[in-house]
Amino acid sequence: MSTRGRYRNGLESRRRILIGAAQSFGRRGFAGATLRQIAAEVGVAHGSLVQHFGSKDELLLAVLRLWDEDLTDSLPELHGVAFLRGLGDLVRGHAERRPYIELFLTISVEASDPSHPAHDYIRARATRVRERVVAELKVAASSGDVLTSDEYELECAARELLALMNGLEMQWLLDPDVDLGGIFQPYLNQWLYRLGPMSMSPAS
Amino acid sequence: MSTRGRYRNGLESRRRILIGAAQSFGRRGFAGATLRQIAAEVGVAHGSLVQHFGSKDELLLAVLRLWDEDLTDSLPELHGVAFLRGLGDLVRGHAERRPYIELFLTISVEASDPSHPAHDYIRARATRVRERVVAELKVAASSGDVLTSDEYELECAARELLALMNGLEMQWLLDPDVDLGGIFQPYLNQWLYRLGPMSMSPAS
DNA sequence: GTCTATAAGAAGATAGAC
DNA sequence: GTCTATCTTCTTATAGAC
Repeated sequence: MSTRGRYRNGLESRRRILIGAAQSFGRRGFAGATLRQIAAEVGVAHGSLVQHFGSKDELLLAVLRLWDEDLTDSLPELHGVAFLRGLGDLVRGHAERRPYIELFLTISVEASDPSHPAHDYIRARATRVRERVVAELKVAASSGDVLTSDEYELECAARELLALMNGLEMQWLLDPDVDLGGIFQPYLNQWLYRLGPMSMSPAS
Repeated sequence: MSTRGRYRNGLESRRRILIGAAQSFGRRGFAGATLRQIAAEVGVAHGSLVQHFGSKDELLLAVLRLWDEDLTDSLPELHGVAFLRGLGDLVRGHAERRPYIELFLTISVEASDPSHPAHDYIRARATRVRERVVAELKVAASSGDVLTSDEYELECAARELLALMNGLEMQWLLDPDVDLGGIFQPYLNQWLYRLGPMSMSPAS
């Protein structure tokens, strides 16, 4: 009983720290955010952050792992061309999840530096995300919705789609008035049309 | 004579500081870079940086203004569809200018935060770049190479193109093996084809 | 598990010698 | 114009009370 109560408080604290840290890292970047300022926003002592996570580096990685899971869970449970079409909804959904986009774009760009604490994690994540898209393209190819099965062509198609998505999100971070879904959807239609059999009419 | 000599030394110092600072800000971000470390790399005392530029904030802005000019000068002196086609060469050229791309992508993403010292500058820059593309699209429209003249449609087209460019550059920062030009060129062809009269054959 | 207090170092910026 | 030395503040991380 008392053990469970204490444990639950610790978990609850941990969860609140992770949320506050994610927002701080997203807004100010890893170097720009400080443990004291995160602790102040969350409402705990700064010592507690180190107590829970060991170091600032480890806190960042814990934050990335948690939010990465959240985003992965929000992916549509679809496959092949249905999954790819679902990306339109996904990007529209991103407009309601600014802190997530802020975190992953900010950290992804700064983690290009090999000495960044999240460098390895972010590189692996980029590969994982791209391979998921390639995998769905292959499913779509096997059902005839995508014409080519050439590995390199599919990888380039995935890179192009993800580049557009991230580039648009960059513009939207700088100016929240940008219509994320309104620009992405027509591109997505065109992208699917180009990959698919010509008989498929492009959605308006 | 002696006046000119002293002045030239000052300018030379200033120039070397700007180069070192640009690389540091690009690699480690604004908060991650330190005046001491920049000074050490350039080979001057850290006091000299403040002497020249007044503050770290001002140093960043001086760096952005200088490199922005360099990039603007490297734009093709072409207009309309010729300018737009020239963007393929421009992006291929970016592969040889990693520090420039590193600087502007890193700072652009962190400057989404309104409290970032380069927030206003980066927002204005993004608008300026986009408006240049829209202007060339209008020229292309007036010569019949682009079908629509609708302001909003052209702005969306420009946003899409720039998003893809920046998103690809992001991937390339994380993995320099990415073939920047090889992925951008086919997209550019498709983009021009889609905007232009259907009679125009898409370049391979 | 959370707090306060503190250690040890690094940051940006200033002052004054040369 | 450039340097060294210093001021003040803030950083991450640790230690120990409760």
